[in-house]
Amino acid sequence: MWALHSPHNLQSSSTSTPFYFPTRSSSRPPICSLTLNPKNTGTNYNQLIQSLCKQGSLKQALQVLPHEPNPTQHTYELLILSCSLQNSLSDGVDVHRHLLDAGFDQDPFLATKLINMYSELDSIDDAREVFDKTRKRTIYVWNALFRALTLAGYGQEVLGLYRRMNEIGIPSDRFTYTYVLKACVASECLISLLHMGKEIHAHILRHGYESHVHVMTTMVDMYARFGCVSNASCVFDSMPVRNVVSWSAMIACYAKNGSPFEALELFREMILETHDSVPNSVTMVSVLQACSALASLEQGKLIHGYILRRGLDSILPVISALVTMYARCGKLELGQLVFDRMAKRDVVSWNSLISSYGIHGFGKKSIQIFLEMIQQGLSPSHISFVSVLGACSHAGFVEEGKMLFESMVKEHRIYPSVEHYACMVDLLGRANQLDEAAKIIEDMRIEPGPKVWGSLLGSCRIHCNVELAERASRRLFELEPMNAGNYVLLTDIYAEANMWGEVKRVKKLLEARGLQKLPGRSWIEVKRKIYSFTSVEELNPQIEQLHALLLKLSNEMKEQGYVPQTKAVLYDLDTEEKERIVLGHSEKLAVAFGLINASKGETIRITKNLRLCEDCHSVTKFISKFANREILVRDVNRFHHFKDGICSCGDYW
DNA sequence: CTAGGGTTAG
Repeated sequence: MWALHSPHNLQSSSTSTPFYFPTRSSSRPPICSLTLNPKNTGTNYNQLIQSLCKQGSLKQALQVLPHEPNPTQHTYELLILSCSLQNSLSDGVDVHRHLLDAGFDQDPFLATKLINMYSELDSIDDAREVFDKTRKRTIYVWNALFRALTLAGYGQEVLGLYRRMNEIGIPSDRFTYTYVLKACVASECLISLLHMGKEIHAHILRHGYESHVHVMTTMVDMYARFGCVSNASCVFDSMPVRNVVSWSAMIACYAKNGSPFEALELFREMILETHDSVPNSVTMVSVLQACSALASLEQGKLIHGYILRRGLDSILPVISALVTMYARCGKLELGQLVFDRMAKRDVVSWNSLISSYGIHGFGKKSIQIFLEMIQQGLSPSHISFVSVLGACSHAGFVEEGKMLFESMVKEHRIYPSVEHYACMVDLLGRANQLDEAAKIIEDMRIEPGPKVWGSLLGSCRIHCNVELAERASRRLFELEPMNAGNYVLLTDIYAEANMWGEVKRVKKLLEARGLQKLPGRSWIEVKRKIYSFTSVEELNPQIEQLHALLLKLSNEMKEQGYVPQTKAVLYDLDTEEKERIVLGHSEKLAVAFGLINASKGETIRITKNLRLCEDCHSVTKFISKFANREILVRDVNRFHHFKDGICSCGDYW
């Protein structure tokens, strides 16, 4: 068992001042005592205060402040900025009070600065109050509040104020537009604000901002975050002026919304067709994500080469994305190698490695790296926990997962969010402790939300628990009625329980909402080319050959006791028909294609857009032995490494 | 006072 306490935390609690903190007051000469002379009544202290602020000596500046009878606007401005930089809310409140007494309470310039300061010091109520009390609101004051509220996640409030602003007749400027566009996606509420985004889109065009790069790039990003890929690309195409940021935003949009091919294509276009927009590290991170999504090792290596040539290989986010890319393309060792060569690492780089081992099913290694990170003196982030708990889940480490979950609050003062609860529900649910998983949800101190219920429903499918699945899906249909996956999971469960009437009912519900099941698809990369398979398309010229090979293999397997598992078929058909359907699954076609076309001894690498079905799993195990081939399959959740008739997941997935 | 990015769960 691993020790889950953190030596780092013990250390930092024993010393009151962290050693890395610069000791500003003691190392600087006491300027103030030299210059400050209370008897000298005619002195103008404004300049002294200002220079102290610029040096970062806020405390001393505050000591001088009472001696200045007429502080100027500029003096207050620097004091306010200094409070932000020093991260001191109490000093900020002092300065604020002082400025009110000095008669600057209606100064819109200082109001803007104060709002920015409170926003940076996470005191949004104070920011709001400044706004409310300022009668003469310039566009700067409005924008400052919009910015503050957007950063704090109060997008809806911004949009309400924006409406009011329009009613009063205050014209927006380019800054206003970027903030309100961001506000549409910076909202915690469950209802989509896409319609507002579209409305603002219209305002922007009406007011002639269609060639403003910042505004239009924000718009691309807004649509991207709503998953509206075609809207985003329309906006992008319409932009008369583009720069690196615009290109990066569009590439990121494709990479994050299931269009990795388009992302790579746009990257190619960027390199070939533009002169002033040269890809930078941010661009490359998204391009690497696209390679990860495609599981295209060859593409990934080419991009890695480009990164090296462009000298972007020492930038932390790029390296972390590289680690992830290699791991997700099935080359965990290369990911580890990239990590080992890093000169400097941060939490994110460690998280990349933790999750990499997790998706490959190496739970123990993942926990080990997690602990090593802590030992090196880094504090785990909430994502570290999502990653390591996910790793426990894949490996079936229930006890370890529980301990880590408990250590979150106890040792690291990180309060579990929905993501962590979703991991725990998944961990317990998969391990067939469904009641305990349900209990976790009941005991949650925050609103469960779709991720948590989704985890429960997923586990219910694995263990075919109709009752609990009905409970979970009832909530899910309310929370995210347009997510087809939930309906499909429920029909799967009903089908397995032979409740065909119910299967029909849920399918109708799915159709009534205009949704459809995501068709299963598998990809394989052979000699730098990617081939895609579904069970219905017959585009591949070798398709007959593939079906024949699978039939032959299936018969040989049957002789050795294989019984096709047809649970995944959602139609009430006879056994023979079901067997035929299962044998045509896209993954088997891809495996067969690999057997025929990949060079001898080469590992067959397949990527799938869904979870592996049980029959494909057992057939692939058999083939790995029969054909003496290593087969690596990445399904939506994790890797399966088939070798000599066994799978790295230990049949637990 | 403006825009894009790293690690995650089913």
